[in-house]
Amino acid sequence: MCRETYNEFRRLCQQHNLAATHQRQKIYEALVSRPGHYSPEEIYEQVKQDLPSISLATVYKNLKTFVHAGMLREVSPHHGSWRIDANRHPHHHLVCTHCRSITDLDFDSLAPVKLRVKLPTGFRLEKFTIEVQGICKACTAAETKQH
Amino acid sequence: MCRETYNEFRRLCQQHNLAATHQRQKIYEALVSRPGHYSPEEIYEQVKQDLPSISLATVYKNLKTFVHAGMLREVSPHHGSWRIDANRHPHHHLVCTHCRSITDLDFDSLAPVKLRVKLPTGFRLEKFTIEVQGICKACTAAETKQH
DNA sequence: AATCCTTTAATAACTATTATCATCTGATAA
DNA sequence: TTATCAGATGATAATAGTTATTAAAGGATT
Ligand SMILES: [Mn+2]
Ligand SMILES: [Mn+2]
Ligand SMILES: [Zn+2]
Ligand SMILES: [Zn+2]
Repeated sequence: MCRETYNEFRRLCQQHNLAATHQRQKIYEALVSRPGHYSPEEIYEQVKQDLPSISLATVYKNLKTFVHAGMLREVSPHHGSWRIDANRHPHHHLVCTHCRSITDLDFDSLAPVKLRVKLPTGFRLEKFTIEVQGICKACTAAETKQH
Repeated sequence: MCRETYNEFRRLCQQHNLAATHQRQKIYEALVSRPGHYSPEEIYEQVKQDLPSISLATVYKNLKTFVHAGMLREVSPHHGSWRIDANRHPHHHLVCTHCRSITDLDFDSLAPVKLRVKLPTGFRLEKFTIEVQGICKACTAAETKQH
């Protein structure tokens, strides 16, 4: 891990009150040192090369910790369960990042996506999908009730 | 199931060479008759009220069949595995609907999303996420090679 | 009604993720 | 430095979600 990345890692851990453990350092490095959108299993395989005795559960736990702290992002807010949509009309979705509820948003509620550049050669465009992410009414209400 | 929905169902089955079974009819109805983005488990619970002996595997198989035929859509192209993104800069994603690979797309490659209406009251907007869906270079190549 | 191919139900198997808990370690202060 | 301890780890059991298998049943076609 380069010095700069290492310092960044220490800083982030301090900022979020996380012990800067060996394991966390390697997990962080595995993600930051190369571009990509890796699965926990892939991170595990990578880290194991340096820390052969690391546990997969440790990888999961720390990825969750990092995401929760905002150090990393998850690509999709609704992996984990398969959801089917019978609405055949083109439309968008409101997605609650808290309870993961999904609500339709009329197609015309958003201006059409405009591409400013050519896509990478070979990529055959099918469609644009927009997700409007935020906290839904129910979750906002539940949140304020607690305080 | 209303007559109209029923006819639509028969038509779609014929069009895709699918036997119009009892089970398929109820599964289709469970999705089409009420708005929502249901999980296989939820569909299963709903259909079981009419067909108590239906198997969960049948629900899964037919949802897959329907999606494959284009009669229904899946909400997210990358359910099933949790993917982490260490790219802290705002950016978009190219997603291959075939192999599910994910590639970064520079934020400025797309014009900013423009909201034309007010969002439902109570929804606290966090951000817009755009996914550019299509077939990636590798998959296109593999596809053409077969013919 | 007879035939054939598809579909189904039941259930085992598998994959991804989370919980549990005894042990260990990084951070802090003496 | 060393002692202390909350928090982190590794091992593994448990759970959730999904897919494979297979014998029996049911649509479609004749
Ligand atoms: Mn929808
Ligand atoms: Mn990305
Ligand atoms: Zn919510
Ligand atoms: Zn692809």
